[in-house]
Order: sequence, then structure tokens, then C-alpha cells
Amino acid sequence: MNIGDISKATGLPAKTIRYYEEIGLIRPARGANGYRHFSETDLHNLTFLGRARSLGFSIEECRALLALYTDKDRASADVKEIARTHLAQIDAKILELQAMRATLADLMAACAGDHRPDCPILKGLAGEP
Amino acid sequence: MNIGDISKATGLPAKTIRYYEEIGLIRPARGANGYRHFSETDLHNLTFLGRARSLGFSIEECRALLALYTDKDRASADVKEIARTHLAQIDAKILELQAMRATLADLMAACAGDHRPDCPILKGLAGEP
DNA sequence: GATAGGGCCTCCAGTCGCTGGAAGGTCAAG
DNA sequence: CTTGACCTTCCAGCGACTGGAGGCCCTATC
Repeated sequence: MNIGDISKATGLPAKTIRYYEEIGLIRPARGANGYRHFSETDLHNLTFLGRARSLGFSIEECRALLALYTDKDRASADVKEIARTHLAQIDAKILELQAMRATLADLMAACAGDHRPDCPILKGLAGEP
Repeated sequence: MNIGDISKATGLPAKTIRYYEEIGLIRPARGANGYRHFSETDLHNLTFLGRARSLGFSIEECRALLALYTDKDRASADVKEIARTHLAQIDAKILELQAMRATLADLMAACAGDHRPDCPILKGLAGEP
């Protein structure tokens, strides 16, 4: 499979796949013409990476997960530990966004949103009582 | 006030303040020695920027908000429109993170997390049923 | 007056995870 | 033989900073 085929199969842009090769996440073979040639294993690995990325794992976490995925002697505890850390980060992010949301919604509720210049949103951002 | 003083007063790193000047968000005066000199207005503007950023507004949104903050003839509707757009983005992000969280939590719940190599998290990422 | 320290300056490079584009080689169809 | 779709590499840029090098300025102490 060429990069275009694997791109369609995985849903990942060709640019992204080249980038993953550049940073050493995958090592596709090369044909005589210089084209990348992707095996079934490459397909599995890229699918894995795509799903892990879509769950918000960083590239380095993906690298670790992929190594565990490839290592048939891994302990599932190692995987779960990475997942636990990531889950905590997601939760922290959600809380942060919810706090932002609440503050912003409060300010917006106080704002008439009409032609007049008086604006509680700006006042709130400026730190006025 | 020098940059160190304003940094303490606003809680923004000096590097960030210099960056805000570089991209034209603020225009502090300069002393004969080349040092930036910050007025009360600069202090207000930087405080405003700090709060807006902490609510997740992008730099360009902050630029627009700051212009409205400075314009005493603004319409509060203009401010509210920016806030509404941003609120929608926050909500979208929260939903995305909650979906990630749910998927990840499901996978983790199925994983024993012990010394054995069998791992539903990896299976899920690989796309196994 | 010399020196030590802290603060300030600019400029360059790096972060993360791609993404866009230019310039050029390859391949299959008509 | 040409067209057009594909592939290649390399360089640059996104957002919003952040770190560090190298060097000037200011105050305090000896």
C-alpha cells in the first residue's frame, strides 16, 4: 500500500503519516522508486495511533502505548498507569473549562448586549466589582 | 513602573508582557535607558488581558475585546457576540473531552491492570471488538 | 573607584502536532 | 508523448509563549 491508500484506510492525512515516520513512530518500507510501502502491521499501528491520538494521548504517550502494544509480554498495569495519568489530565482540563464557562456565562447573563456602551463583561474582565 | 513591577502587579511573566508588546497588544513608553515604562493605563490593560486570557479567549479575541474596552462608544452587543462565540467553543471542547473521558474510562474499567499482558485498553485502541 | 548582584535589553531557538506550499520525480491512461 | 494524479523532500508557519545567550544599566558595598 502506498501512502494515499493507507491515508484513506486510516483516515490520517498523508502529511501526518510522513510526520509519524519522521519522529520514529512508524518505519514503513521503501520501494525502489523511493515510495513508502505500508504493510498490514503498519496499518494496524497507524490505526492504533489514530485512535490513541483521538483520545487525546500525546505523541510521547502514544509512543509508549505503541511499544506496549507491540510487546506481547507487557503487563496491563503499565498500560493502565498511562491511561490513569491521562484520565486525570482530561479531568483537570474539563474542570478548568467548566470554571471558565461558569465565569463567562455569569458575565454574559449580566450583559444587555444592546447598542449601549455599558458592558458588565468588560467590567468583569477589567476587575471592577 | 518597570517590567518587573508590572509583572508582579499583573501576575504575568515579563516574557509574556514583552511578547504582548511585540504583537502590538500594548505600547508601553520607553525611558532614556531603553527600559519599558508602564503607566496606570498599561496596568489596567494588562490586567484586562490576563483575565481575558485566563477565560480562554485567544490573543486575537483579546485584541478585539481590548479595543472595545478602550472604546467608550462601543455597543455591549459587540462584546457579547465575541463572548457568545467563545462560550460555544468552550462548550464544544468540554463535550469533546467528556466523550474522550467516557471512552477512556470504559476501556480502563475493563482492564485488570495487573502483571498479565492481556489488556482491553490496547485491544480497544487497536480496534478489536 | 572597582566590583558584585540584580534587573533590564534584544535576538534566536524551541515547544507541540501538525499543515501548507514549492520544486521536482514517478506512474498509468489515453 | 502528454496529461494528471500520485509520490518525494525540504522549508516555513501556526498559537502563545518560554528558555537561554550575550550584553547594558543601576544600585550598593567595600
